[in-house]
Amino acid sequence: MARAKSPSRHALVDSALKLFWKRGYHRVSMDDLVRETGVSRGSLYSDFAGKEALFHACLDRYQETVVTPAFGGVEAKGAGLAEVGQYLDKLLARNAAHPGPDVGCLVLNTLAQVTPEETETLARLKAHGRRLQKGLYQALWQENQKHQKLDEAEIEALARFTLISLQGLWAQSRGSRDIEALRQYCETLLELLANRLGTDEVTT
Amino acid sequence: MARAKSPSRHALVDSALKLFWKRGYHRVSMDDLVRETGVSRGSLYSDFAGKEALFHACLDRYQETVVTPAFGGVEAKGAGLAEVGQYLDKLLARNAAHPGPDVGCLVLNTLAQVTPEETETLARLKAHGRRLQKGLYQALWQENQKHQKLDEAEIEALARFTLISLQGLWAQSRGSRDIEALRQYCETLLELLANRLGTDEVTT
DNA sequence: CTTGTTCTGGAATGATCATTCCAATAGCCT
DNA sequence: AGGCTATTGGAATGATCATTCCAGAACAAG
Repeated sequence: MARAKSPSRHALVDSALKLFWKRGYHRVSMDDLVRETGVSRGSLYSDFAGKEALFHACLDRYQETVVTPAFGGVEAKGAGLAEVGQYLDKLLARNAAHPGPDVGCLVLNTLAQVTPEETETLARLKAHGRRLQKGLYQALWQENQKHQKLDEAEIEALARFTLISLQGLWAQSRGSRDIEALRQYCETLLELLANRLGTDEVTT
Repeated sequence: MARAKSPSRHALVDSALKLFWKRGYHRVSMDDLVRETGVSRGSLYSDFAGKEALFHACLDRYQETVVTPAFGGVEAKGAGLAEVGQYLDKLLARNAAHPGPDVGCLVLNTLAQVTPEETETLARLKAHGRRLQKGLYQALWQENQKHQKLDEAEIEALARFTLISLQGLWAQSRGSRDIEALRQYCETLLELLANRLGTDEVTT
């Protein structure tokens, strides 16, 4: 054994994640990472194969520390439209929490700057999409049990619509300070979903 | 007068636009631009203050050559939901036209990598958002005349929802080859809008 | 304290980048 | 043809970047 690692591996990745999230992969230099994480260059390169590998670790950690806390409720057994509403509330709360433009969603930001060659990165982005799609499908399916207005194909389409539409929310939250517009969007989305499923009112 | 400019200024900007669109601002070098546009470095710097100025010219040209042809119908006087449907069809057609993942929307891609300091760039992105919002509002307002189910505030909210939701379509079209999913999304969106406005069927 | 291991800080490397500069060149007008 | 101007190709500059390397500091165990 040797000296205790100053920041734990998780703390290291968390710091890097914060940087990548705010500025994007290409605008974060290794010097920035050394400064921000408090870990020396040598250690960074002994812990990770390079900048890209570290970024992949950040993408993975993003799933654990950001997506799961916000979206886990929707994925839970028995979740319905109410849980989707809670998810939206969490997004709005996070947006209102800090001043200045929001950082949006790390996955979506990355999607806009990735090239088809970066297969490792792309695989993670696609997995994220599948995760959200699946969670939304289950929640909508559950909600549909109440009135049975839609068949499974229609639920699938509605889940896909919701997923794509939500990505717009992430994009919009970046660079816009207009919380009220975002809230309006969330309300409209929920109403539309409820309308489709026959649920008259969504209680969060 | 001197030698005719090899490619006209428009052709120059169009070439640069194509590059920026596909790869993003930070992944296009001046060497790439020299190679692709066929204009020498010296001329590039005498025509534009620098890389960023050239990019701004591309953003402006994008409005003329991409947004207007696709979205102009929605902005036209008397346009309603049918024109919104035509706009969506154009997007889908463009997506299906070329193989490989789509390039998405230049404005949205840029939004994901811009920093708050780049005010000139941000101003153009915001203007784009306002343009779409306004066009959508007018079309929805017009459509609403038929049944008068919504008041102006509700139309405003619905236009905003549509705008944000559409941004998700752009994001999704990048990196996904699943045309069918995109078409499903467009259909669902149109149905939802029609439902809200009381129009039973949208004829494109 | 000594030894062995891990971590550090910074220098060195080689690549790429935006931008500037300029001598050579290519077309235009008289 | 000769002169004028716009354009060219490429070299030079200075900055930044990812990555490698290493001599020594910090620490744990004996």
